[in-house]
Amino acid sequence: MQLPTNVVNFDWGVMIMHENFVGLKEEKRDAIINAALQEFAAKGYDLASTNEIVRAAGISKGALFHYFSSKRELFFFLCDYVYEVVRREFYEQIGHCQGDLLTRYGRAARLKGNVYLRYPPLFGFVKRLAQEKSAEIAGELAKKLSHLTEAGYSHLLGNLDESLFRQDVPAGKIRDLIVWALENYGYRSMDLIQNQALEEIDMEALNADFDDYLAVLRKCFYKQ
Amino acid sequence: MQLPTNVVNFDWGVMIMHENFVGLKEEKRDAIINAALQEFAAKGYDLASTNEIVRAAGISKGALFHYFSSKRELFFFLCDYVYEVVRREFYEQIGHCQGDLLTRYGRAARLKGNVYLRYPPLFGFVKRLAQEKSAEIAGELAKKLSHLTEAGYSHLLGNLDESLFRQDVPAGKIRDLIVWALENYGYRSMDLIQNQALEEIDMEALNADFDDYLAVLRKCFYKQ
DNA sequence: TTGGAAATTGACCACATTGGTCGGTTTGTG
DNA sequence: CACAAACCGACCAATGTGGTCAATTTCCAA
Repeated sequence: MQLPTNVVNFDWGVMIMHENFVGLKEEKRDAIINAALQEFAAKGYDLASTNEIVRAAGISKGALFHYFSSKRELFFFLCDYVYEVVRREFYEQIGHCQGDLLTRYGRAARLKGNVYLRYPPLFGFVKRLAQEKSAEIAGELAKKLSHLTEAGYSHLLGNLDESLFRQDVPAGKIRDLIVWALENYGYRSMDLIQNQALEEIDMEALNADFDDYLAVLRKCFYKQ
Repeated sequence: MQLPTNVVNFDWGVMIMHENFVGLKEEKRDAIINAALQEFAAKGYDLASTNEIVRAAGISKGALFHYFSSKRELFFFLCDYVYEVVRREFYEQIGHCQGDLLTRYGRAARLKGNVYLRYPPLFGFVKRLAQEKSAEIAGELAKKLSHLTEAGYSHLLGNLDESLFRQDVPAGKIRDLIVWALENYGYRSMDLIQNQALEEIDMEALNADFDDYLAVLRKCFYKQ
């Protein structure tokens, strides 16, 4: 499987500071971003180690603190970066769908696959953000987090056409059950592929399998 | 909400060693067990701190290492203990149900509530076990873990009566979707109540809400 | 009341890791 | 060649680690 070439051609204008970092070659930047995402996702803010990040990224300690003035600044840079990636490559395009829940999920899965190929630890990082309890960053994180979750809910669940749902059970409960099942499906897919090399991931097969489940959900939860 | 009095009247005969620990008063034992479960669940084996465990349990460092000879031994004791609790108070009684999937889940939810009241961090600990990656304990953990998951699958999903499922979609996919949705429901419920004091948890309301979702699943996934 | 054993304490150990610094070296470029 | 920016990694004080142990408290039988 080849890397998507059109994903995340990033507009650095929105990101203030980090001048030293933005000039880096894309390859090196991504290595650092992924190493940091991975470490924060695995251990949370407090226990994440900058030593481990530089080791995994293949750079020196001095370089990291040349790009970012502190662990804290690196962390919040990642939050902003992730938000931009998700917003531009994900939510924005789902929003244009404006369809029913399952149609949106089908489209979302494709986009998610593309983002995953470039930033494998990104969704794990986002998942962990929601559970982050570090007191050191609690205040500022709460603001960033509300951004992310608001965007997520409004684009995935906002302005939803629920008229296609079967009418003999509450639409809200159908929506909940679908979201819960598919969220879990997503986590399990990530677990399955996280030990594979990117090239040997058969994204088409994954998407086809996902579509099968979508079809079942459509048959059972939608009007016939 | 009062604590259940009949839950986990533990048969210590199956647990070898830890002589100093089994003689403790139940209250103190539970405090240590819960503090340790909580810490391992939150940070995983490697990063879990014995200092934090003794602090949360309200005992001295020396006491902990008087009961358990090492962090490792404490961890594996917890694995065995949790396995016994889950097996006796949970799987064994679900097994007696021998019904369809949703009926089993309904019964399981009640039992789960009882165990949660006595050992709030227990399910979080089990969830974390499945993701534990510490090399220090990998070998022995793998064995214990297969015990747990085998028991879980055989009692929750083994010998399942799938004849009640609707026949126009594959039974396996229905089973998957139900399990995924309800597993996610369980995690969300735990998140919701983890900040509440035990006394102010309205277990009946939680169960009633859960039953509502079970009813929706039955209507949509079962024969009518 | 007393004596000895068991339970419990917390200061302490050697060692590892932490986020971050800084003097020096390499690299890219005009 | 020169100069600046990029980069390195040994180093720092501070904190935390799993685990120990001499001293103290608690307990109960005699």
